[in-house]
Amino acid sequence: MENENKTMKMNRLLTILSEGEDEMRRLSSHLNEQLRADAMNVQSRFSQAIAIVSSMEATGMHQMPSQGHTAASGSPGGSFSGSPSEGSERIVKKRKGNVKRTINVQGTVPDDGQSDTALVPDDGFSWRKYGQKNILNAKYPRSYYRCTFQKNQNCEALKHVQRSDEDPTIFVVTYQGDHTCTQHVGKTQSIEHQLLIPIQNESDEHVMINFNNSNIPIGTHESGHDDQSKILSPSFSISSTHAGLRSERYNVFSPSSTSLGGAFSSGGAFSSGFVSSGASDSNYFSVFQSQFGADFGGGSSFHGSESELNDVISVPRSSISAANDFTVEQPAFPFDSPDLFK
DNA sequence: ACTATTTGACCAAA
DNA sequence: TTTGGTCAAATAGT
Repeated sequence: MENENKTMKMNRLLTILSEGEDEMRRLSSHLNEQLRADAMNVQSRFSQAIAIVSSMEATGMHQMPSQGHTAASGSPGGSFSGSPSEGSERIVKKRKGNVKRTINVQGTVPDDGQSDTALVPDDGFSWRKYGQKNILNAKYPRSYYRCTFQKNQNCEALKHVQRSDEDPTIFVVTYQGDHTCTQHVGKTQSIEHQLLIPIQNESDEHVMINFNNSNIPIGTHESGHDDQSKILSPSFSISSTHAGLRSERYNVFSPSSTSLGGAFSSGGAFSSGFVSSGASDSNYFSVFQSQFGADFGGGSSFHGSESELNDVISVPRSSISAANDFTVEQPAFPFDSPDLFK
């Protein structure tokens, strides 16, 4: 129907944008520092566009009930299923569409043994830790965070971070709920939305897809410092989920920036997570498309929200290194006044 | 003073 | 009962 057609257009659009984004990245690796910044800026724009389009897809897919909430400042597309928040007590069975998104991020090398999860690259939001738990069979504890503005703005976003057992440089970050707060009300924002690209799932246990053939141009060896020593393996792995949860798998391409780039959600961002990366684009796109085709085209573009479905997304963002490289100037952003609202 | 983190206790779901 | 998730008092940091 029209829906299908729309999907296809979306898909096409995404492909184009992705190509643009990718091309820009490739280009930027051949430019001098000055121009590269600009190129990456453009690239970031692509990423943002991609994010927006994808979030549209994602939103439509999940059919989130846009239940009015406490006068959420008009956040774009913020269609978070408001939780009843009945009684401020705890309880609150989160039984409704309890969507979880998981991504793997590559933290800055752990060096010493057991450091916290402080090594995890910043995702652009401010979080407050509220708990830590040892998980069965896991070497490292899991840390729980909630949005700093939960109090102020009833923002219900949560996340927890857990270090991977095998590869301690990988952190598995699971997000739950969307931000309804007004963080980053700056210009180039776009964060907020992560791309949800459904991935066919069949088997139950670990699904791990690895793209290692990527000789990503990212690392722009220039100011060549030993910082790079940690760039290693820009792998693209999709993994996840423990038993029990029959979960759908998604790919997430978070356009959000990382620590260094910081506020500069465009500059140093490098569309983290948006792997693609030169050589492997063929891989990337094929996955990309087949996913969409499989899931949306099938007409049953309607899973979700009906019960405790968990969406598990993963994608390592391995591009941190890029930021490392040239992001020297840390732009300070003005929009950092949380007092704007009381 | 304030806010953030740590950490054992508590609770609900499995 | 066990386990994952959250609370909240104590503690640390500003």
